[in-house]
Amino acid sequence: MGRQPCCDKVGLKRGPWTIDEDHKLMSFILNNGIHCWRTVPKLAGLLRCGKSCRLRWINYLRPDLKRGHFTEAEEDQIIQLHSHLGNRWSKIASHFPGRTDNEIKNHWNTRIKKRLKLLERSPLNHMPTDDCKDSKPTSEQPLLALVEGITSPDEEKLPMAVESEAASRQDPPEVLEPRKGVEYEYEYEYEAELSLDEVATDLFDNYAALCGNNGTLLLGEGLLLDDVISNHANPSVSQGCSASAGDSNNNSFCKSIQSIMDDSHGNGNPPDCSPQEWHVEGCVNSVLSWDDFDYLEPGDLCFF
DNA sequence: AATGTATTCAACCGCCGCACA
DNA sequence: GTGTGCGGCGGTTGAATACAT
Repeated sequence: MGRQPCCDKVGLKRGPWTIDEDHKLMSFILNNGIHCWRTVPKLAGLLRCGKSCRLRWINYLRPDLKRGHFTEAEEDQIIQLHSHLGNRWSKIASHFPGRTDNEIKNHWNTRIKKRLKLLERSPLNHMPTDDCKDSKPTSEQPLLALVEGITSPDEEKLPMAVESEAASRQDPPEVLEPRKGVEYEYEYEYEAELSLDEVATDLFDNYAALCGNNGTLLLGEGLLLDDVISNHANPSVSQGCSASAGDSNNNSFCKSIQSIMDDSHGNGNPPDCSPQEWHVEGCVNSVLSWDDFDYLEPGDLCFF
């Protein structure tokens, strides 16, 4: 025998929630907490199934929800994470406190897909639509992966070349101007008219702007790309992380994921410092969570 | 003002992995 | 070991709204 059924759907209300229902559900959960969704509607006096109550709470009533439009920075981060995680909306949402997977999924389907289309990138794999014919991966990096060094699990990691090239760029990039006489609501609308190289350059510069400095990208707490590049030639220089990775190798510039795991606890667990303090090779201005370790290979390198 | 079309997003559906009996 | 329910997830729908003609 299994458990009792969650609910027989006969006589249960469906469709949009009323204010009264919202009030009942919210006050019940705030007073009693959530123990079993199956019992929530009964105890709260609602003619809804537990699943519906759960959805309403998670997507709409939760007090810690962040309402309002997505910023361009948030959109960029969603695109970046999507290139990394695919349609795993709950994983993506976990990077945005207060945002729900449903909200991000909706935003992706209604807005970001169009944005990628304008950039002539496939929403499925972020590849140029001409090359990928909508789904087939090629050896070319996704656009944002190209800029930031993030790759999907099955793809090759980018070498240091991306960062080195950016760091060694002497002249500031030419400012990209919209065409005269054309009205653009968003910056990426005119970006879509540019070549891919120009778009990549522009996005790269946007990230620099986000970091609040002039073309030098931050790589974590107090760690500048220029420093990283120069220190790469001098591995003895200590970096900006307070990682408790353990031994005297703490001062080295980069280590393999495997050695980090070994050094930290010897049990394969992530080290004791916060995820923000760790950066995968080739990853520019990206915060990793421990979930991202799933996608790392023992040979991959970490800055710290 | 009326009608048609496009867009948004809350809510539902169905599947899956896990836990329970 | 097996069947069943629960919670969670991603895909999809359709009502409400905005915009265009």
